[in-house]
Amino acid sequence: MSKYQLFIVDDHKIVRDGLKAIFIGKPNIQVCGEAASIQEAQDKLANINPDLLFVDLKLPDGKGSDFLSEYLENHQDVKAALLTAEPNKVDLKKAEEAGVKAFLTKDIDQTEYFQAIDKMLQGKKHISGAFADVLMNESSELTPREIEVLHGFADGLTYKEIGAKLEISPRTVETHKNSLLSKFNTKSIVEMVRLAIREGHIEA
Amino acid sequence: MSKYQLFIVDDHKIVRDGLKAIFIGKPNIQVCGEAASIQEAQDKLANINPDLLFVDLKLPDGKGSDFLSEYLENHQDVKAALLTAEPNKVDLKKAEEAGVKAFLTKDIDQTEYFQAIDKMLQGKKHISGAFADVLMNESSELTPREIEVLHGFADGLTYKEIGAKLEISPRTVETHKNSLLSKFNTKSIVEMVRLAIREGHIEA
DNA sequence: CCCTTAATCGGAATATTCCCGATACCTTTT
DNA sequence: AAAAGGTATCGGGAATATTCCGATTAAGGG
Repeated sequence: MSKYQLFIVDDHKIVRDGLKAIFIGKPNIQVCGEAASIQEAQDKLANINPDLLFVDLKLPDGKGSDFLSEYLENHQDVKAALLTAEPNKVDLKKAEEAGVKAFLTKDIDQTEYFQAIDKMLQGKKHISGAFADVLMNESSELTPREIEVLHGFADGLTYKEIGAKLEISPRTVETHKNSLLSKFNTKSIVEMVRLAIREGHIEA
Repeated sequence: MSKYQLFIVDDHKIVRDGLKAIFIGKPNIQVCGEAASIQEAQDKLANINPDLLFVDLKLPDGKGSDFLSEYLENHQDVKAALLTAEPNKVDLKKAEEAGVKAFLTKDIDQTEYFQAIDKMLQGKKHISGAFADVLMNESSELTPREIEVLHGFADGLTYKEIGAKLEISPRTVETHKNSLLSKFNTKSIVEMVRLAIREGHIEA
């Protein structure tokens, strides 16, 4: 019986080593490669075709979710799991739409990894407890325009500057801002931006 | 010859397992315990006296640097290393003042761990490349008052509200804000807060 | 067809920021 | 002891930015 091939992408060597150690005794799983960055993953995956992919969300040259969105387009049969310490709505949603099968925190123990892999191989999903809430909560989606305005504020632009950039009047910028404030349930722009960072809508 | 006792504090089980795996073959190091949180570390360290401490900066119930500041007060002979993926000036400086001996990224390999431990045991410091810059760069320290004002802005307060809270005039708040803007080299409060988050002066 | 949502805008009242500055206290240096 | 440097405090007035009123238009789904 051939083993399922697992490829690991994580920038922390300890994590990669820890994962390899976990699977070393497993009869049906074999780690076929690893990468510390998206770039390295892309290079190596040009010549390797794993059955399973474990990818960290936060990587030095980008987000694991973006990498997976792209990779899974051409490898829809690959079962992918996203590993992350701190989930955020935006990235998890994107990953879910891209077809990621599992969402795992890094503080789970061996048995949950095995369970997750079993479920993934059956085509099922596995979501670590803490992330279920995040993925279920559909609320407070932002419109495209609101996202643009949010980014403008986060970059320290004024109403006028945002208006000029988007070719709308400052007054319209304000309307979008008011929508944003109520969606985020905040009183000021600074609070809103901070919350948006915390929730992963924008980077710090 | 008795082995040096190493205690590990990290909320990610994989990391703990990875570290244990690394040291399992080492003749002079023995992992004597582990904890996933500050609370757990404090409980266990009441009965264990390690020679070496590896502590993650980001823990579920607080910062590793704060924990170490406290712990090292009563255990000055313990050699402590701070592990972290993303360094920030404030926490690293606090840790350094508290007597932390080593600052390690999580993407180093075994040899650097061994080197670091050797140096720590000799009373020397070890700083992973990426953090040297952060620790050396003495620039842009904030005064206590500026930090208070910064927090006020981050919480979305107005000049008036910050003034009321600190019992100073809004005008004085503005002066501190101007100092902050020039120290951060930013033009707006939002930008400043975002940068302050990125640099670890405040939490998102 | 109606309803919801997204996107758009004017004018007046508030709040902020940007100019000038200025005083007092503390520590360190000369 | 005087000078120098850093910190913290406060004012007024002018220029900008913001917030608060309320409304209209276009598109898509039920």
